[in-house]
Amino acid sequence: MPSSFILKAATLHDVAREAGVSLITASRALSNPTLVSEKTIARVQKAVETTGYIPNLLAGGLKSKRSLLVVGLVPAISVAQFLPTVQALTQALDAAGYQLILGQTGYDHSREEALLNTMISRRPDGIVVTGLVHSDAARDKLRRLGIPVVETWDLSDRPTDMLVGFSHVKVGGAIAGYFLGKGWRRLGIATGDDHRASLRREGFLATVGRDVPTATVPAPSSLALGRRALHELLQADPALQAIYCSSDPLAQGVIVEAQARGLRVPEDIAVCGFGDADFAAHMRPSLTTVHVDGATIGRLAAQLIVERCSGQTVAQPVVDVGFRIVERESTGATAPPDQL
Amino acid sequence: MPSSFILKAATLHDVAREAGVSLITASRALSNPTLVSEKTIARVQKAVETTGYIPNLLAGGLKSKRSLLVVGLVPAISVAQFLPTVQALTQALDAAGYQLILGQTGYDHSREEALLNTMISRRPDGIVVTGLVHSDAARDKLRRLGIPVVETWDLSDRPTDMLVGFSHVKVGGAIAGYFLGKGWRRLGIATGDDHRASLRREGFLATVGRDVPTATVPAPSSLALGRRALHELLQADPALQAIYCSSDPLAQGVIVEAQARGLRVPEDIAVCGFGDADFAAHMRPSLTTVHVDGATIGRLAAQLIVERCSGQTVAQPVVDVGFRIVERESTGATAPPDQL
DNA sequence: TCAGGAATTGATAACGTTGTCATTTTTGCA
DNA sequence: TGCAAAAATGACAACGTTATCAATTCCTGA
Repeated sequence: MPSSFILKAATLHDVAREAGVSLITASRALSNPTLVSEKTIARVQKAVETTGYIPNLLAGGLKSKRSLLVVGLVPAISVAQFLPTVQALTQALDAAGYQLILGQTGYDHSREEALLNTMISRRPDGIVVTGLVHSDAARDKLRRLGIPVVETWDLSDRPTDMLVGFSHVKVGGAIAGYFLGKGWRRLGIATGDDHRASLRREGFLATVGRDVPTATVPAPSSLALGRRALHELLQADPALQAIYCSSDPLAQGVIVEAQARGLRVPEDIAVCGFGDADFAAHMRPSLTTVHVDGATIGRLAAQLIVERCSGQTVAQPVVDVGFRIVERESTGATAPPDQL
Repeated sequence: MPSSFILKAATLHDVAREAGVSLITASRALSNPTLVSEKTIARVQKAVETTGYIPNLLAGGLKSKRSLLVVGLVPAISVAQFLPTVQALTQALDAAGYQLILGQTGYDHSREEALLNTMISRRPDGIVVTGLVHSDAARDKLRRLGIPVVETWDLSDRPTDMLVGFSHVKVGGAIAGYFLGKGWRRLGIATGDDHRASLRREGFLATVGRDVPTATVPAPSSLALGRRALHELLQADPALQAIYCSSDPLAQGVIVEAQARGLRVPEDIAVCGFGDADFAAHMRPSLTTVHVDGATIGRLAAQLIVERCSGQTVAQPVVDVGFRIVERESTGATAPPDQL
């Protein structure tokens, strides 16, 4: 019967009375202690303990217009790719006293504005989006409301506000260049159908200079979809030499399927993924992929929001964190000695 | 120069004036429309559009004592195991008008109470914890405050409040029973050092009736740690017949390492994981593992919170969702024809 | 036609905190 | 010692909404 004994939670009034100071002095002792004498601070802190006071951030946020809340928007929580970003974001925000509210946009953009409205009703101090804000209406609204926004995992000529990302077009181009440099000419693409994967494909094709067989799978991609993708690609060209996959799970699926068909990787067919998932280095063959520092993206995004909220002018509101191709066995790199 | 044009956001006052009704009628038209005539609702809704009104849930929550906020506590966001739960939880809550605030407890319990205090200051309408609330102080505080709590992914004789989970001891016992039924006697365990994994190990040992070689790796476990774990286990017993791993990534690592050493799975050594990660069915060999319906856990947790918040008496506050062993190639199941 | 109740609308006062401005106390220095 | 300035504290109102209670309007049926 837990509900039989619910006490009314202590308020700052109770703390002030207990400490023998005025309400507002108690408030300052907790949130602006430089204005209060040490003696008083100690008394208030003691009163906090005896009363079991826990601040009410709904009330505080309402009056001060600082909710200490940041909204994080991801396509789907189950996409492992963004996990390091979300994790670092949560951690960095927590360290600065902010909490993260999570929202799932899904991969179609229709829900974007409704979701944004829902989130804005919390009066967040900032919004971090994986990807760009797509609808013009949403972008305008965010600007008009003056909410700090960080778009991530992408680049844009005209970001909504701040941005931490990298060029997917360049990623695609770099992979194509890498393949061509190896002398491979019969190329294929296995790609998810989301916006950023499409940009990478465009970059890939621009560098190759022609179209190549492409298997498109619905986002979010997975190992299972990778197996199906290879099936499709080999029907289009049974003698493919190298395949770029838009995610590591997809690449893993392509490799598993290749092996199931008796194809050797990389001798018969080379494979490159994207994301440098934790398993990529430890598969057999280990997976050549594109490393993006997702944790840094999250950390920087948090930093930008916090800086902006503290009234500072943000020196560098657009950050390109870059990327790098990590060459491993799946494209013919010699295996380094196992490190155990 | 986005900040040059920040408009004061419209309030319900503005909406009421625009619609020609009183403040409180506007409020009711939006949050309790059964009390308001259709004509008035239409007028208010139109006024909402022309003013661009977005409700302020800080103010609403403060007065109504319903924040529409639910706190979700996970050991770490990057643990893929809980992703389906968090995803389903977010979705189900969103459908009911609630949002999720995410908190990371880490795998040590020392931060639990501080984190809980931080979260309580948001006055959430409910808290969903993966695992149990460990500290007695925290449990008491939650009960005293009357915040609905759902503990998940575990069972307990004395849950804090509500619970959706299953018995890890039984899981361990079931795996041991499965191994013994196959006639395997030289068994090993590769396990993370978190609480629930320890329970599974205990259940495993209780069924086996004796201690078995165990490689313990720090949580969160990973493919890389699995490779190292097999290394350790083979030093303890070079002729192991079957290994239970406390997570699928760990099992994947064990298999990769086994293959790297020229050991055939399952002929030379059988492997069973836990979690039924998305890749488990599609590896080669496919991975025998324990399936737990994480999405259902999330959905049910949301349902319990929402029910409780709407004043209903929850019929079944403790739910055992069970588990099942999924037998695949890594313990000798015949491969089903590839489904493409 | 009118009483009685239902449906609809409104006025007022909070919810718990912090911004603003005013007041008191203490300190430093002539 | 006295006086200005600084430090510390306080009173009050307000943030934007909803709960509560009160008033008004609209129906229904005798």
